[in-house]
Amino acid sequence: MMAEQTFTIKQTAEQTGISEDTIRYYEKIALLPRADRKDNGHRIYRQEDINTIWLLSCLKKTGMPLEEMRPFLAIPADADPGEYPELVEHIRSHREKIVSQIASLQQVVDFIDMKLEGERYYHYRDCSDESQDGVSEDMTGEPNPKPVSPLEMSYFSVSAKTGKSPASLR
Amino acid sequence: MMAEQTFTIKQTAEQTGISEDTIRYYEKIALLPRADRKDNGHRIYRQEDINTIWLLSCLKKTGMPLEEMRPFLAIPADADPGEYPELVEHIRSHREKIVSQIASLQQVVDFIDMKLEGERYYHYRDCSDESQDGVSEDMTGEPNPKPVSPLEMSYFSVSAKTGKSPASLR
DNA sequence: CCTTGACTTAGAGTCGACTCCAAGTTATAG
DNA sequence: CTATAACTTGGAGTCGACTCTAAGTCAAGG
Repeated sequence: MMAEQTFTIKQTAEQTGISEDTIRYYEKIALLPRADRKDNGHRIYRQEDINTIWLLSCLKKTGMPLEEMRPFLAIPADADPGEYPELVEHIRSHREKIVSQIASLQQVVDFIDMKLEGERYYHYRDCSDESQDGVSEDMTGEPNPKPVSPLEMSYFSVSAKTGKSPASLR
Repeated sequence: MMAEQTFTIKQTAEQTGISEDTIRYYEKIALLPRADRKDNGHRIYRQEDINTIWLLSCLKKTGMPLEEMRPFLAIPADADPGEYPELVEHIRSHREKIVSQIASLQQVVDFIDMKLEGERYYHYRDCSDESQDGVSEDMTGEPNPKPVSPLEMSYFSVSAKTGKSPASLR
């Protein structure tokens, strides 16, 4: 059988869309494990490593801070998740966060559609995320659970085209 | 008739989850228009302003840079979109971006599920963004043609052995 | 009158996430 | 033998997005 294919940092950067500098930076802050080196000290990456960096790239696009990505990488490559109950719990809560982020995004999409299609929707509230270590949360206690009335955006009022996507989740 | 209700910056911060400092900052960088003031110079916000800030909050949660939010706020309160074709195009491309971001996130969710369920998958590729001209044009009339998988994944907490979501969109 | 609290401003400081730089090593091509 | 290219390192610099500070105004309460 043939030896596993490896890649240089440049190739890895090209494949993942993460710059070489950034890959090194991630290694420096130990977000990525120290890559293996060739005899001359150059880093080498395998498909597995590239997949990992790809995952980072995905998470990055969602605006997740680097520190929050760590738990994802801590999942051993092929271990029984049952052996790491805390980790699993952590990841699971992140999953919830992401699911609600998807809902947020979907609302923005709905908002755009509404604006552009000019249909009358109400109630596109709640991008809530609401989590402890959240994105720069702030001040006293909690955000709002208030039902801020329907956005009466008549903004773009073009005649509706009828027949629209489900649009609403929940 | 009663005068329209107004809010202080503090109330606005509470309702939107954006801190007072940040709201002032957004005004400073002209992401938000200069708020009206009372006689004593204090800012006042109306429901409409709160909705706007709330939209910013949504976008922020998705990791969108402030500069990219400007076009969203540039949509005049009640104008015919046809009058602003460039703006509409801009927003539309943002919509595409967000849709693909949803796909990214869905993949991460799938990834998590896969890991935690301990199933053996490989190939969880493609969180691609940057799909500018490629796919975006079919959107012009159909808001939600892509099967951005329904948020019905309740894997956790519920049994959900049966229907693994498409996992691969596009 | 004095204090408290909610606000105002300009501007300084912080922090996360890069991004760039300089100096050095090794491999290949002319 | 030298030049180019692809890497290495540590560290400095940048930039976006806040976040905080200081100094001041104003209104109400004791």
